[in-house]
Amino acid sequence: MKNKAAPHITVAIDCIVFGFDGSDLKLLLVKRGFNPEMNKWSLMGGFVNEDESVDDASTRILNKLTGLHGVYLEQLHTFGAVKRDTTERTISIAYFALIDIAKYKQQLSHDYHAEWFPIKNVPSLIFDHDAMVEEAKKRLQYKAALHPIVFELLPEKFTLPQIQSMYDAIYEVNFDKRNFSRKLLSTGLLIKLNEKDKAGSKKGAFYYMLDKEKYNENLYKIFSLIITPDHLQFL
Amino acid sequence: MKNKAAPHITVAIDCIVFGFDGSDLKLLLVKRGFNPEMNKWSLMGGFVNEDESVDDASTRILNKLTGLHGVYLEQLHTFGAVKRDTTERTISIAYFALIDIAKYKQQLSHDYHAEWFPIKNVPSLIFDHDAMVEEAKKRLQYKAALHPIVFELLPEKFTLPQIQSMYDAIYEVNFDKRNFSRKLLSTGLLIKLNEKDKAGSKKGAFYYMLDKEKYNENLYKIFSLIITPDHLQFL
DNA sequence: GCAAAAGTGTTTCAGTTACACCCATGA
DNA sequence: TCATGGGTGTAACTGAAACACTTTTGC
Repeated sequence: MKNKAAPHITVAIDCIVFGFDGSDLKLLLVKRGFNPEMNKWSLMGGFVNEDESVDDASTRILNKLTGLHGVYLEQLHTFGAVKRDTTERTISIAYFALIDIAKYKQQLSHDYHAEWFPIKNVPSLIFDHDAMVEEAKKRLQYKAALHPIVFELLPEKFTLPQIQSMYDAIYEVNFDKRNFSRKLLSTGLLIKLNEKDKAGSKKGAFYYMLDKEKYNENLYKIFSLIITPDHLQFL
Repeated sequence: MKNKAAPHITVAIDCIVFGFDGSDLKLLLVKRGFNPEMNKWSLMGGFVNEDESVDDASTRILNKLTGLHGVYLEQLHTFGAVKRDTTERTISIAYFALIDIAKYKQQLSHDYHAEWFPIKNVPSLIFDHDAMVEEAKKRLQYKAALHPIVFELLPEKFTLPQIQSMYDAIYEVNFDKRNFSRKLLSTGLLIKLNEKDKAGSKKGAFYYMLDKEKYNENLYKIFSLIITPDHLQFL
């Protein structure tokens, strides 16, 4: 029962940072600069201080890596196997973040040897970080099926082909572009701009932007946009 | 960065235990037997030991309260505000459990002054336990919409009216019984028995049981049984 | 003029909802 | 015999899926 002996344990944060660059979904990793497991790839992590909440700790640690403020960050799961960290008993609270890679690029933090890896081609990571990434991918699928959080991954202006390739990457499928665009536009969340992105094709694709007001109205609502049961298997 | 100073923090577990008794959804609470907040209602909690995983700790703590083994238990969220515990900086990993009240009754643990409260009528709890319960209710709605975990709440034999009142309680609505039973039976997960429960009515309601094989086959599958978007709002 | 990607409509089908009456029984 | 809860069927509608051709333009 409580207030008997209360063991004290090291509590860490690890951040799974997803990014989208307009065509690929990527994961941000850092090269570990100290032992053990020096020079292996890992998630960005740090310890929870005694005078900060765990949410504050995750924000602080993510900011240290990316320099960004206001990033979408959500607690994922707490990993607490006894020997998950080989040096000392540590439990880790994993958070996942969604960011627009372009926004971040200017301030890429060389201090941490941070690098983006395509989600389909992530190296193996230290400790139980692989499991954290797997869990985060599932959560992203889960969450994005019901909530419009994916806009966190996009720049202010984006094209329909871009947003579709993002969904395709998240769910590892290819949606039918006719059904996809109809369904997406029917949410009324998008505003079509009079401007085209000519980078991806000769014809060019119209830019859209999020209708922020409607977005905020609908944030609490279900966004049953995409998913057929198959894509949610194993969640 | 890691392996600088690593503060050590007290790590607790709190269990949100949902139970169903055939007509009502309930929450199991204990009366706190020590200060501070002595005699107030709280979730069942305890500390994580240095030599056990957090999952093991949650199982141990739940077992201490209920005497039960093999209870459905799932990690919910880690609560880590600095002053959430008034005595000492403590982070708490909340777990939620689903149990069949009848199964548990025999071994009700008087040691902890444990008591079932109807979910609609839960007293206010210590620390941030109210928030934990709210979070758990949402998670249960979320999860039960897509996974057949609710059978964890039911005895081996149950009637359609019973299972429906469970869903009604979870989602705080009243489903149409014709649509409900059709949809439920169409999953093929239920076996109708040649036996009636005469407790609830004069006519009596047929017992059903879970087809365990199909259940296990389908555990990984989506169980898109019930939910219309409205019920998932705010998740 | 052709290659490459963008954009658009219709039909079919399945699943969901709404809805009302009869049945069995104990008191 | 009547009050109570259990059990069942149909019609209308809505949303999802499948599917192929035309448009634009840089080369």
